[in-house]
Amino acid sequence: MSERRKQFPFDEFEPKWQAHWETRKTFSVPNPGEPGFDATKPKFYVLDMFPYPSGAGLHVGHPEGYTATDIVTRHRRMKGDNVLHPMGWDAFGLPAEEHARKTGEHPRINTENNVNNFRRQLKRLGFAYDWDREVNTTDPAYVRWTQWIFLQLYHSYFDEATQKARPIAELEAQGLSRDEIDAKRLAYVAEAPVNWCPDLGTVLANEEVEEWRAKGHAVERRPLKQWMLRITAYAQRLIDELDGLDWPEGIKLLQKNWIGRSEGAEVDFTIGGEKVTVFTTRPDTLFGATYMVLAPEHPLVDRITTPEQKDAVEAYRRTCAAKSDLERTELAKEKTGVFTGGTATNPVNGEEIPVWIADYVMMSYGTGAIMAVPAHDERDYEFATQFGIPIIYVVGQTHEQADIKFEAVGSPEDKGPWYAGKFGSFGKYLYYRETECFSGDGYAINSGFLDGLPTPEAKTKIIAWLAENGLGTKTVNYKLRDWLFSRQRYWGEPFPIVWKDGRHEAIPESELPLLAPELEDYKPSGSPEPILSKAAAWVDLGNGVTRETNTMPQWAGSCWYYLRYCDARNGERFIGREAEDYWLAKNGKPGSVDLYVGGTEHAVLHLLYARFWHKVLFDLGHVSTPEPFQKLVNQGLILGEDGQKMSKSRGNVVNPDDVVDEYGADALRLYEMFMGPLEQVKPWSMKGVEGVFRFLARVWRLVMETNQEGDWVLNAKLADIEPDKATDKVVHATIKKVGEDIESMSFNTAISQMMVCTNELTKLERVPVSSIALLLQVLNPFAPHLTEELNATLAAAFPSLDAGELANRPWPAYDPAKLIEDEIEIVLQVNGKVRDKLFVANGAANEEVEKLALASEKVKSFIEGLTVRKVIVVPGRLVNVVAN
RNA sequence: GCCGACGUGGCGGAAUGGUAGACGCAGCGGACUUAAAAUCCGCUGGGAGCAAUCCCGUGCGGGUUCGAGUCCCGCCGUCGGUACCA
Repeated sequence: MSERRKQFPFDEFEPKWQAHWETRKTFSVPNPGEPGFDATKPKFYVLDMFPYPSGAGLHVGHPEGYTATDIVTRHRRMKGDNVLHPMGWDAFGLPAEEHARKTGEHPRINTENNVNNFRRQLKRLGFAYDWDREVNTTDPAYVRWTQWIFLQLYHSYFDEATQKARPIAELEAQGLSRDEIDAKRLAYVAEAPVNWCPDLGTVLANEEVEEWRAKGHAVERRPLKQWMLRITAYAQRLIDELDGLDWPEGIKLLQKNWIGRSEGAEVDFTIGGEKVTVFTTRPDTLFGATYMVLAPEHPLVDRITTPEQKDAVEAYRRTCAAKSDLERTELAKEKTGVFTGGTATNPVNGEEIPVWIADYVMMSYGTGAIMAVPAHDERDYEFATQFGIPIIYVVGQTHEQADIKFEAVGSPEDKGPWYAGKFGSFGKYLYYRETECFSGDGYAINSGFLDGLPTPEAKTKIIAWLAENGLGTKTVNYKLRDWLFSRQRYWGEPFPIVWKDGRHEAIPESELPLLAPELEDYKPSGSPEPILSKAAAWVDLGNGVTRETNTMPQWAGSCWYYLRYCDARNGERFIGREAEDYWLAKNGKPGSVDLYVGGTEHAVLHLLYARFWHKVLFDLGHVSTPEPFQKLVNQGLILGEDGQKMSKSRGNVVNPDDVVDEYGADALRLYEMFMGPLEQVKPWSMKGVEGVFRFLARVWRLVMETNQEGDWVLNAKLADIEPDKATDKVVHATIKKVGEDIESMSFNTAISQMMVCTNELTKLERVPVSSIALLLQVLNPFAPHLTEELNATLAAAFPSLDAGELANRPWPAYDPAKLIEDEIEIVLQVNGKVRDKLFVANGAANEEVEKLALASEKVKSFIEGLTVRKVIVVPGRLVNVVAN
């Protein structure tokens, strides 16, 4: 930038203060038991979602949340809290490995470079992190504890009775067999259909498939042996325990929907003597089941398929097997399916209904089999109409419909809305012409002993009946699946597991961390064999013992990093007892971290996984709260100047380094906060950056001016005088508003108030230095460099001022007496429209104000000829004269 | 389709049910300057009027209220998430 535009020397004082904070360790906070720790101070834990250090470096989205938490951190410190505010790196991940594959360079090198770049960029922004607590998920000292936590999961099971994780040792004591125990572990091995990507040489999570496909990699479906984590055991607690958290309602809902609890019943049908259980949320519609559908992968399909249908069924199953879950749903414009030739017996009426297979039924949900009720389920309706399967109405929409008597309706040829028809070998049913498909609650019809009952009661009654007859039970189902926890990558935590005689076994804790071996090359083999299996010497331990060659997903490290920050250098435990007790448990709330800020993209998975791990650690007594994050705030996306999402291809990416070069870190910080509400999506504007830059320049010029030689010298207008009443008022109003706005995280309005204050001070002929010092104090959390610099200059020139750093001073108290106005402007309305304004003494009696209002010429002219019905006086605000 | 968020000047955005548009950007006018930049001061929702002033105005249509951007009901639109979950 040109010298001319540099209105204050931020390029000189910003690095100076950053170095000052770093050498003095201004923002390092001691742990209990360490020198300087003050146990009388309340703790406050402010956490940012740590970044994945990509090669592209920081983008302007990062400093948005980071600045918000930085302001909160600095404010809480001034308010007297011990504030824990750390930063670290989520450094495992596929891009580093892809880089290694292309260059042959170890991913560690690439990762280290990226981390150094990220750290440099963050330090340039003057954030008040305690860098002594920095963590890196790829650090062996960190990997050690990630693996240790995995072993806690491996060595635990979920006890249904207490709804808590318990040590496996208890099952061993009960004499359970090895197979029984392995079937109960929270970390277990299962054969699961996965998304295999040959190019990358790894399986992908469902949510990753789209991303890599778009980049031109093929992804196919394969059954593979995988490590799974039993998160489903915690489904109910993951729903229930959201209640005590200060999270946006939308995010809570998102999690609840993801877990997807649904109440219903499992009902046993029979197919040729063979029992087939279906799950339904509408057991009350059992009389309306006109066919059954099995998932194509259902184990019973082979046995029930008749010879005539065998070819068709086989062909259909083959096409389904090739498709991923995604494709199955994408291509689902039209329903497909094949009749098996078999029939099932409906337990409630003995009716024989055809059994189909169709890919709209998933093996992985419920029992993989459904009873189809086309009259009351959209999907079944679509399928039934397509394949000409009968539709029976068993739920009337109104009570009147439920009362319609069979004898009163005509035959299908009649014109009325209802008619009677026959279905199957059984009796006659009422048909309703005007309803295509009704999936709401209503009243049971055509349903024998349920007839006339409202849906909820019909459900209760049929479930009781099924239970009595041993034909079914009430059940709860969750959409949530167990967490597929293994990847075939190199750049992730190896599992601390060995295999012997086909069985897995944990390695001793003393052998942790188990690090991945160096490899000759990082090219995937093309087979689903994990990359680590190339390291034959590492894998083969002799005596038929081999290492597990899968690695953990990137989520693993981010599941517990907030715990490690509390005691980042502890070599004995993942977190020391004392540190845990102080930083995580001392707020009297279920959640540990007091404020967690990050993007919505992690609203479901990261937050759900971390909550799950935390609960396991809680159950096992390793942490003392049931939830990791008490308050959650999602910052909104920052769009490019064109209002589009920032992307390289659009060329609308803003690089924070460039902004800092041109306007300084304080201006970048301030602009990010001034753009609008934190949670909102908002477009970037360089003009807007210039606007806040000009504001900072105005603050600078309150204190400094240039002399003849062009050097910065103290502003001659400065004076060690008592501020006048108006100045005092605006300064104290600013202290009040900025404090309140930081607490409600309304940073944009806090900045606007400081602008107002600055504009007022600028207008003064002689500016009281005490007022400026107060302004600098409240502006400090937002623009820490500029304010410290000016404060130091000011204090050097005026001995009456406190010479200490702003960062270490208490937040100033405002004086309410200074905010009180002598006179208040009152708005006079007639019938709700503003007609006049007048000044009255503060605290004037309502009667007095009313009298003045009615005496107003303007008011009089508007009520002329009308009768005054009512006069409303809002003290200190307005008078509304109602007249007609 | 379902779920969620949002809809206010030319733009970003302010407004415990009580003066709509704070603050900033852009624009216009003025001061300073040989000139420009920077800076400082003023104006700036639309319409009518010489003016005082008046009328209209927070996506659309209703409602509650003395009073609605704000609360309620019904629509429309934009963005985000999700999708055969029985």
